[in-house]
Amino acid sequence: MPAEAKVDKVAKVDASTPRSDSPPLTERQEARRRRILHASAQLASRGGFDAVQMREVAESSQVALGTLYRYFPSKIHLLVATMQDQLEHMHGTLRKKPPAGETAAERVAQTLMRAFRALQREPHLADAMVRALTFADRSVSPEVDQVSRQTTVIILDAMGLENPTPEQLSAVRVIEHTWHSALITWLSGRASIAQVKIDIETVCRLIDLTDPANDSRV
Amino acid sequence: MPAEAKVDKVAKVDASTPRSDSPPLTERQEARRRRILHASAQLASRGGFDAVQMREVAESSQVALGTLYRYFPSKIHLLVATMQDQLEHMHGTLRKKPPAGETAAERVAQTLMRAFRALQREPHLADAMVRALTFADRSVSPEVDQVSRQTTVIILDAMGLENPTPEQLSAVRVIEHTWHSALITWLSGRASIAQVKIDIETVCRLIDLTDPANDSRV
DNA sequence: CGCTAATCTAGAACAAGTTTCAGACTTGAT
DNA sequence: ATCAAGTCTGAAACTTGTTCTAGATTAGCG
Repeated sequence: MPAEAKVDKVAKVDASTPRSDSPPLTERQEARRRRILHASAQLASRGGFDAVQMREVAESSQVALGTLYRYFPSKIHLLVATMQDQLEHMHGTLRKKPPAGETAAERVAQTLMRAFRALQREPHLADAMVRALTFADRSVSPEVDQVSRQTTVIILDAMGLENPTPEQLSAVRVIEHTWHSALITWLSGRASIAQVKIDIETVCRLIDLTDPANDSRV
Repeated sequence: MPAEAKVDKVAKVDASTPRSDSPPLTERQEARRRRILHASAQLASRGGFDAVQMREVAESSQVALGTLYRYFPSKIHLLVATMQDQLEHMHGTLRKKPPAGETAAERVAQTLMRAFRALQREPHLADAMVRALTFADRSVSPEVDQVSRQTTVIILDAMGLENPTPEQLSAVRVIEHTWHSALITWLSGRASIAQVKIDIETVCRLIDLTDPANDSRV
């Protein structure tokens, strides 16, 4: 007994973000996908990684378990997709108020701290997403990579660079490493918020170090 | 039908490393613990995180499942303990041939690359240990922290410092973050060995930046 | 030695992620 | 409007981490 049984004429509609390649989704499919992601985020916000139980997600989003698995082949895939989703929001939000620091390093640090504060508002959700991200194995690489690219864009945005040098890209990579790992230590209660702040500010100094403008190499 | 049924007179023997506090272990308990860790590492070496199945570990180490859980309250605890174990070896090995670089940054990078090469020899084992480490939740914090401290010691060793400044400690923290995260990207196939090398070298530049000797701040 | 508490064992039971399957529903094309 | 192919559903089954239990075994002590 299908819970939904109405029209769906045109099909092939694709909402905002064209989910990479793969066959485009029907309106109702897009809606299902959205319901699932919403349920996922909601459950995650409550109890973090463990609270996102596939059966519950399926139920909350009014979808059969098998269908859930057709959309997201594993819990990790689901949570990483949830992260992609949240990252888009975040990027939009961050864009609105560009960071005001003098140097690129300051602006990046400021941006990351802003993102960090957003995560602090939903620590459980952050837990679920970050744990999924670092636990992901090779089968999730494309999706994780996408998240990584998105993060890179955010950081480069904050730096305000058109065409960064390879050195600067390396610095950005290291910043991302630090960002992820620092989040984990915070989430697992091994580092304070203050400590995370220090770590971020510390690593951001690398940016100045690689800025062609002030070439004061060591 | 107990597989072991021999003597164990004296008890209270504690082998090499006094496992923190907690009641000291009997000889046979110490032996069990060792068998378990050995089985864990062995299974991990084969198939990584997934191949370390609690039932298999129990069987391989000739211990009942319940006993395994008494020694290590979860799979994550077990793998983190396995990592502690391996880290000790590693530290011992690294100690023998101190790095030869000119600057502290070079020495640290060299040491980490040496450790990295060791991990490359047992990529599956590395996978199991690193995934466990980053997936660990609050209940494993003490153990994870211990691993972190041990890593810090190794890095400070490589730097050759007696009393590092707070700034230098921050740099070391960031280096550890980068080290862990870079390992993860490598393990999940999202970064090449060369890329990891670059990231490590990049982050190690932070050390020079915080070296009171050459005070060429930006 | 003989006793009591702690530990260990085998095995069942439970929980949550994942897979599978038969049958109903949709879709896209004719 | 109709049909083949692809989707979705509900439910059961399977896997592996974790917990629980009753009954042996072992450790430490008087």
